[in-house]
Amino acid sequence: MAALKYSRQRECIRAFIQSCQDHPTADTVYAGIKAEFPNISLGTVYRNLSLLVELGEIAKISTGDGPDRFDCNTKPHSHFICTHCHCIQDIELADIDCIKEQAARNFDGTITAHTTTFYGICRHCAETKKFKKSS
Amino acid sequence: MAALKYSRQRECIRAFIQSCQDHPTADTVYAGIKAEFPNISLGTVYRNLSLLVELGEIAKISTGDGPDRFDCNTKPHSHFICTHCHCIQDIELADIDCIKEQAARNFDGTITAHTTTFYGICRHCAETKKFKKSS
DNA sequence: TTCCGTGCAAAAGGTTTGCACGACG
DNA sequence: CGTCGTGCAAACCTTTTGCACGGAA
Repeated sequence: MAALKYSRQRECIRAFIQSCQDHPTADTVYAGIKAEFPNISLGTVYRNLSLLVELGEIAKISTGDGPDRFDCNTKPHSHFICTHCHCIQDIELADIDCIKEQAARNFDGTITAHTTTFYGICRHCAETKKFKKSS
Repeated sequence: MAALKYSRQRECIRAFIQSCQDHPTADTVYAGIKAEFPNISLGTVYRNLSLLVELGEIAKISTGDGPDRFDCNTKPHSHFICTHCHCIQDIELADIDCIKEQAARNFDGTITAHTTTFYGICRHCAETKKFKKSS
C-alpha cells in the first residue's frame, strides 16, 4: 500500500551510504547529511534507512554491541568486526552458502538466510599495538 | 582484580540458566529468579549475567532484534532464529570451523572467533501456518 | 487536493550505573 | 573490618512514534 513518493532527503541518504567505503551508523549518516540538510531530523534518517533496507537497496548490520551499521553492499558477504576499534570490514567467502545446506540437514525447519560474522583484531590495531587489553 | 565473592543470587542465576533448555532473556531470568529472591533487582541480574559471560560460564547471544539471549551451552555451535516467533534453537555444524580458515586466507588481520546465525521458519510455526506474513 | 514525508519532541525498549546498605571472607 | 554484591532508581543510548505542517503527485 503506501504509495512511496520522492524525497530529496531519502536520495541524499542513499547517495551518502553508497559513497561510503565503511559501514556508517545512523548517527554518522545523520551527521554526514546535515551539511546538505541542516534541519534534517534523526527520526527521518531512521525512517529512510529502514525504508531503504526494506527496498533492498542497502543492508542493515547488527553488531550486538553499539548501534546498527548500514552497508551499501547488498550482495551476500560476511563481516569482520574488530574487537578493539569496532571497525567493520567486508570478507568474501567462496563457498559460504554451503553451510546453509549443511545446516539444513541437521535442522527441522526452513532456513531462508544466514549471516556469519568474524571477530578479531584488524590490521591497523595490530600494527599500532593498541590492543594490549582487547576491550 | 576485584576479588569475586560468593553470592546466593549469582548461584541461583547460574542454576536457572543451566536448567533452561531454551535461551532466556535477562528479563526471563529475572522473572524465574523472583520466586526464590522476591526482592532481586533487574540490575543485579544484568550484572551477574555479564559476570558469568566474562567467566565463560554462559554465552551471550545478540539477536539484532529485541533483547539479548543467554545460553548455558558454551561449546561452539550455531543458532537458528525463527523470523516469526523469534525462538532460538541450537544447530550443530560439523565443520563450522573450516570457514574460519577460509576467511583468514582472504583477510589481513587476526581472526579469533566467529558466529553463524541462521534465519527462517521453525517447525512449530510452519505447522501452525501462522507465518502467512512473516514479520 | 490528497496523501506521504518531514521535523520536532516525547516515548519506548534494553541495559548500565551511582549510591547507600547489607553480606561475604 | 574491609570489600564486594545488592536493591533501588535514575540515567543512558539507540530506535521508534504521535502530531501538525510542508511538499510531491
